[in-house]
Formats: sequence, structure tokens, C-alpha cells
Amino acid sequence: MEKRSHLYLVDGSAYIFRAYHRLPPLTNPQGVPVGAVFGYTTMLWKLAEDLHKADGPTHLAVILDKAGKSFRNDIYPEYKANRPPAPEDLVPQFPLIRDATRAFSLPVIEEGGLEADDLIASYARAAQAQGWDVTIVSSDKDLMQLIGVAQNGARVDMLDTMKNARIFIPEVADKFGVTPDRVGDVLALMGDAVDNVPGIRGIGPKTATKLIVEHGDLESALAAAPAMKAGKLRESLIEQAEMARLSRVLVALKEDAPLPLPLEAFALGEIPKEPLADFLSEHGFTSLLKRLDAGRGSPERPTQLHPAKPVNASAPAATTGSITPLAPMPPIDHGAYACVQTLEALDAWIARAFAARVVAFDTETSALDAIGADLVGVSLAVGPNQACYIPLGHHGSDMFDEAPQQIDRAEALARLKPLLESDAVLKIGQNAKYDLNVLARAYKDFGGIAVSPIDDTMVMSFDLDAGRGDEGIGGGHGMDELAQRHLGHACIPFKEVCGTGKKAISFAQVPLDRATAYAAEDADVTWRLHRLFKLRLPQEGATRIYERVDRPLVACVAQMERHGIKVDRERLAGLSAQFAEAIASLEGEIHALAGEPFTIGSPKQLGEVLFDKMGLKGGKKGKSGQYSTDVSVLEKLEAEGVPIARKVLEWRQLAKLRSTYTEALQAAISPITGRVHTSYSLVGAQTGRLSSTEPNLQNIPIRTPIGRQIRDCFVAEEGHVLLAADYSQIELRLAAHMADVPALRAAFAAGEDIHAATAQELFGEVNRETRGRAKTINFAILYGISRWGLAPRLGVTAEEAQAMIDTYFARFPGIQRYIHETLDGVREKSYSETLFGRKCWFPRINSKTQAERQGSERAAINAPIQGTCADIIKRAMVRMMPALQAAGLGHVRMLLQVHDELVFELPEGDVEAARKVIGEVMAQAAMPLADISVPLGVEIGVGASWGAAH
DNA sequence: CGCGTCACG
DNA sequence: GACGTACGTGACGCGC
Repeated sequence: MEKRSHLYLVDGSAYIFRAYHRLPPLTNPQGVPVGAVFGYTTMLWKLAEDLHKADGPTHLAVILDKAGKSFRNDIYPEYKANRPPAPEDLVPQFPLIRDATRAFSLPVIEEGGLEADDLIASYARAAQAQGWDVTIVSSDKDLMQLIGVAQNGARVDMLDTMKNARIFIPEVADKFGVTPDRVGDVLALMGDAVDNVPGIRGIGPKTATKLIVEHGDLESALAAAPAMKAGKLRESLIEQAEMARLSRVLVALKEDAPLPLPLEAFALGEIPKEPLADFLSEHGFTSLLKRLDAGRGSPERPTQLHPAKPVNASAPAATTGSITPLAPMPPIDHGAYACVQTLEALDAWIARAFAARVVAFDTETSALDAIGADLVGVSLAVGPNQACYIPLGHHGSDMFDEAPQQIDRAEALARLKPLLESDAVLKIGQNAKYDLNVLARAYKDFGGIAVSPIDDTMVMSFDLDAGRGDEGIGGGHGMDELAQRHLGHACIPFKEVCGTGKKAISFAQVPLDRATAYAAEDADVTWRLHRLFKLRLPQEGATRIYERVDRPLVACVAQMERHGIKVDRERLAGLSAQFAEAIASLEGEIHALAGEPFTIGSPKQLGEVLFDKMGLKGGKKGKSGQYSTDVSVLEKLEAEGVPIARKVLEWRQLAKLRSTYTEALQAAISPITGRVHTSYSLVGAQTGRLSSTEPNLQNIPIRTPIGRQIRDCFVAEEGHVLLAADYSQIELRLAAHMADVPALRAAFAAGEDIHAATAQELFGEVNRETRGRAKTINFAILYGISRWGLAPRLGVTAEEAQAMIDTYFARFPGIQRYIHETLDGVREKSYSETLFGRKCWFPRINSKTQAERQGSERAAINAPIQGTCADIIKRAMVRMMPALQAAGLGHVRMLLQVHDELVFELPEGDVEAARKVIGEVMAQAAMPLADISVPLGVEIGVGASWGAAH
């Protein structure tokens, strides 16, 4: 049976207004706002998917309003006169709607002097006359007049894609209380404030419906007015009858307009993929692009990496393309900030934030650690100087002082929660991870607050300017520094508000006026920075790394920090005592050997004892005029048969382990959770790596048996295990790929021992000695090699080291080429780039000072490799929880990241299932953006402790 | 607060 | 001829 023709008429203009207000303010990689365009594109996509359904479209057209006046203005000049101008960031989206439609190869209809509604009505009636069904894709109430069934059985209905609802006669009756053919009469009576259709003052939807239901139609209702009982309604109907008649004409749809294109022109065929793919890719609609690629059964095509644009470091970058320069912002004015102390004021600010759809926020807490501190207040900013502070946990400055007036904390959080969690409002934080953690813990009885979606100005700054610290101004990404650098504004220093040292007070004790100035300023500054960075990201090619890697990582890492990891306190204490005993006994022996007591932990005293008092040789003084006593020096002495050297080395090791680990880790156990919560810095390492502080859980010992015991103190909860998954030799694999070294790639592909393979290539034979040398050289390559650096590590002369480097380059010419090309690129652009486009700046790469220059060169060789590795594991982290959830393993907890390793905690029974998902996500983490020509090997271990999981 | 040292990748 | 001597981190104790 042939499918009955079914015409879809899409009311494009009405749609984008709704999409604009419902969707977050996205921008495409060029910085153009495209939130509404995205919504529109998604809608077309959904419609296109219905193509093959039985009741799906056979014909489709998009109808748009054309700018300018319509015939209705000739009848009534005030028609649509009080419409506010379209929002600033919607205007550039109008032309893109046409692009989007063309990308789907769909016809667009627009005609001057006619509104979209008239064209829709005319097409609908024409189609109906031919016996076609018609679906109007809109939710505009005016169009509901068209709904119904013609004599020939052809029907007109409507589809509201946002609510995914079909609208037919019953739905119209629900809304208006009348059948569709009487909707115009109801509308004429009630008027329309948005379109400025006058109607009759004092008559709203209820009365209008009642009158039409009672009297049948408008004219009858007007005619019946004199007979009505005296009162306002009667008067209005009589006095304003003409207004109602005028309104009736205004709301009537023109159903016989000439059709710019014949109906047959709207026939749907298969939608060509190429123009669509180009459009989706141009605007960064990657989710749809993926589905498109999946749909055509081809492998996902790696999206184009950002072309490396030559950047003139001295020229401001904010002038590219057609992007309008930012309007200047007024200077920061603390007097403009509000302190919110009533629910009414709070509600007003929340409404402002919803209306602005972008809000910067900041939390103030009683202490610095996000896991232990209490929420003291929240600040919001919706524009420059439009900021407020909401105190929630302030008390008096001392115990006799009364707490200031504040909104009840639970009540305030209940009102803030919908705002902070709304998909339609972007929340901006400076180091948002901190605030995410505070708010996730606050309001706990109600599940906490899961702030989303977020932008983070600190992370944005990092993705734009990592490494740029040597250009005269600080290179950090802290708020005070960013405000100074980008806004020329000196923030109120925290210590000025809370003091320092012994006299420091909690933020909860700060008087509200000062607290407001400080806290609201933070939100204000964050808002302003966001405006600058959001524009710069696309202009400077940093959108990809920010949007795809670092931005989604914020919430992911925040959750890892909240999980924390369990440590066995008793076992740590036991080790501590054991170490203490050994330290004490070594101390005695060392003092005896030295012939006098001294402070072994003082390199100064130790050096003097060894090289002056005891007269040992090999003492070398550094620039501080002090003897060096580090491991290499002491090991050399030991090899020469100096017994005290061994003892000092042992003493050092144990002292280090005890103070840095066994003691410090016990102190780091949170009294609240009983676990240890590190804090990861997303901007700590210039290469893109994370760093870990308070405590640093990325340097827990593993290399020596004695140190490894500390890893055994990291344990899983009862009934659970720890799973450690690490990338095997990932940096060398990436070097093999990025430098294109066939021999190394082949060795990795074959699963060979890479250092042995290197030894075979370099020395022609593999034994312990050659493998060890090959390993050292392999690492030297990754770090930027020099003969003087390599020589002492191999125990050879610089000349011999140079010979090995030469051999290495001869056997693996790609490496030498990579180093040259990388350095040339960095010298020219002042930054390096990872496979995923992460930049790392090297402002001293062309320094006149050799040491400075060479240092930058070595770092520049390493940065793309170390940074790509960081990108890959970050991508794995971002994808991990969704992948685990999809596999029914949402309860698996990701706890730690140690550069090439992820540590999880999970029930024993889930090990096999989790192992599969985790291994797969990690191995595939570079795809589809970068297709690494070497497999990413992942090794997984499981055990009751971290030590046992290796 | 700078330095030397050493824990990790 | 001096410069420094492999990349990236963070924490500790000493001594000023």
C-alpha cells in the first residue's frame, strides 16, 4: 500500500525563540552563540528520523518569518509593536537557522509581507485540499485554528517537539474550551500581549472561552452584549466591539496566500550526509556528528585537529574573524554589591540568574579544605557589579556576639538548588571543583547540590595560558592573579578579611559588610574573567581541549576527591614505630662513626662532618657554598667503602618515609569520613598533568620493598577490593607514534619488551647490561637528551654517551626528526601542542641565556609527550563513570589518578566485569579524536590493598 | 621562606 | 669560558 502523503510544516522562527530560552548559552568553536541553533538542529534531526515511520513525513518544509512589516501592520500599526528586540546573543543565530536547514537539504520558505503563520496556513490548506495529511511543527496557539479534518478526510494536527506532544482537537479543547474553528474568536476577545493584539480589556482566556461557548462565535457574543446584565463586562463588550473585530482580523490566518514553491517541491528523499556532517562539525555539534557517522556505518572519522595558527605572541589575539569586540566593563564597585538577608531578596536574585542564564558563583567556607569545611555563604554575579552575597553560616565575631540576620541555611539551599542544578543556566566558578565539593556536601539531607552545567575560569585560564608565567606578570591561574592580569584589578586580599597566623579568624566571623565586599567581588571577577576567556578559547584554538577534556574533568575529579581512600591507621602507626626504632639506632651508629653527635637531617652539618671533620674526598660545594650530600654523592662514598655513607642513606630513607608518609597520612585521615581525601590541582603541572596535594597521593612509595609497605596501608572497605589499572609504557608508545618510529611501533604491536627491543637495535644483543642502558636511553629521549646528562646515568664519558645517542638516532631516525620539528615549531610559535591540541607555552625558548634556552628546549621536547599522556588518561577518566554505569557498575568508585594509573574500589564480586570496562575505556581513550598507531596497553591488578593490586 | 633532599610518574 | 647537566610534580626538615 502506498504511503499517504504527509506534509510537515516547521515553524522555524517560533522554535528558535523557545529553544533559546530553554537551552544553555552554548557557543561554537568560533565563539558564535549557537544554543538555539543546536536545539533547532536537534529538532530537525528528530523529524528526519521519523522519515521512514508509517505516520512520518513524506514532504517537509521549514517556514521562517522574514524581517519586516506584514500586512497586519497596515491594518493595525501597533501590531507586534511592543516586542522587545531579540536578545543580543540570539540575533547572530537567525541566519544560522537557514544554514542548518540547508545542511539537512530541506527547503526554506519565507516571503515578505507575510508571516510564517500565513504561509503555514496557506500550505496546510493547499495540502489538505489535495488529500494530504499535515502536521504543523509548532506550539503557537494561533496555529491551533488550523487543526481539524477536511471533508476529504485529510487531517491537520500539530507537533510540539519540545514536549514531544501531538496536538489535535481534544488538546485544543483542553486548552481553549472550544473547537479549533472557534479559537480565533476566543483569541480575538482575550487579545495577546506578546503580539500586541488588543482584544477586549478585562477579558482573559476564561471569560473569552465562556462567551464563545455560550454564544457560538464572536459576532454573536458581541451582538448579545446589550442584553447582558449590567456591569463591566457588558460595557467593555459594547465599547470595545470594534477592537474585538480588529483583533479577529489580526489573529485570522491568511489561508490563500500564493505559494512560493509548489507542494511537490517539498518531497523528502534520503538526506545527503556530507553537507550535514560539515555543518555539524563546523559548529561543534559532536554528539550529532557521532550519530551521523555511526548511522552511515563508517568508522568515526577523527575530527580535524585545530590547525596550528601562527600566533604573534606580541599581538593581542582578540581581533580575529567577525567576532565583535567585547563592550568595556565598568570598574569594580564594591558599593554596588548586595547582601541578601531575606527570602524575598534571595528569590529576586535567583530570578535574575535564571533570566541571565549565566551566573558566576562562589562559596565561602569555614576552612580551606572542601571536604571538611562548613558552608558559610554563597555569592552570585549576573553581570559586572551585579553581584550579591548570601550569608548562611555567619556567627558573631566572638562568643558573646549575636549572629547577624541571615536566611535559614536549609531554606536558602532549597531555593538555590534548582538554579544551581538547572540545565538552562550556566554556572561559572573559579576553581569550581572546590565549590562543587562544598555544595555536594551541603544540604546533605536532600542529596546535596549537584551543580551543573559549569564553566571554570581557572581551568579556562590554564588551557589558554599554561606556561606563560615568564612574561613579566605572574603565570598562575588563581583569582587574584587573573584579576590583576586581565582586569587590572587588585582583589581584596583574603588575609585582609580573615587575618593571618594566630590572629586569623574564620570567614564565619567576618562582619557582613566586609564579607559581602570580599565574596561578591569574587563572583563579580569570576563573571568578568569568564566573558574574556569564553571569547578567547575559540579564537586561540583551546576550545577542544577545554570542552572535551578539562571542563568535564572538573566534576569527575571533584567526585574522586569526595570518595577519598581508606588507609589502615593501625598499620601505619605500626610502621611508624618500627621506623622510629630503626632511625634511633642508626642515629647512634652514625654519631659513633662521626665521632660526635650532630643533626643528621641537616645537609649543612652532614656535609661538614663528612668532608671537613672526617676529611672524606669528593666534597663538592654548590652555589650556596654548601657540600652536596645527595644520594649520588653518598652512594659513591659507599662504593669507596665509607661505612657512614650507607648508614646515612638508610637513615634518610626511613626519616623520609616516617615524616612524609606514615606520620602524615595518619594525620590526613578525615574525622568526618574516616578516609584520606587528596586535593587534585587541575592546573598544577604546565604539561596538563594533574598534581596532588594535602596529602600528595601521587608519590606514595613503590620502588623499594621498605617503601612499598606504605602502599599496603591503602586498603579497600570490607567486602571490597582495590583495582589498579595502569598504562604500560605509555610515554614511549606515544613517542613511537608521534615520532613515527616503525621499529618501536612494531615492537609494541608485537607486545615485546620495549627496552629489550631497543637494546637489540642499539647493541645487537640483549642482556641485563644492555637492556638497562637501553632503558636509560629511552627515558633520556623522552626528557630531551644531552650527552652530559646521560653520561653519569650510564656511568660512561660524555663522548661515549654521545656515541650512543648518535646510534639511537641512526636506528630511529624518526626521533631526531620529531625533536627537530618540535623545537622548530616551539621556537616559531612559543608553544608546543599535544595530539589533542593542548598548548604549553615556552616564553624562554629563544632566550639569549643558553641555560634558560636549553632548559626550555628539553621541556619542550617532553611536553607534547607527557601532555598527550595526560590528555589520554583524562579522557579515560571523563568516560569512565558513564561507561561503568552503562555496564551496571555505577557503584564502582574511581578513587585515585597517578599520571598513568587509575585506582578503583569495588565489591569483590564485580572485579571481572569492571576489569573489562575499565581496560576497554582506558585502551580506547584516545579514540576517535586521535588514532594512535600503537596499542595502548593497560595492565590491571586487584588486591585487598594498593600494594597488593600491583 | 629558600634550599636541599627525595618520594612518585 | 661559564653556564649546568633529563621532563613533570609536592612535602619534609633545616636554618635563616
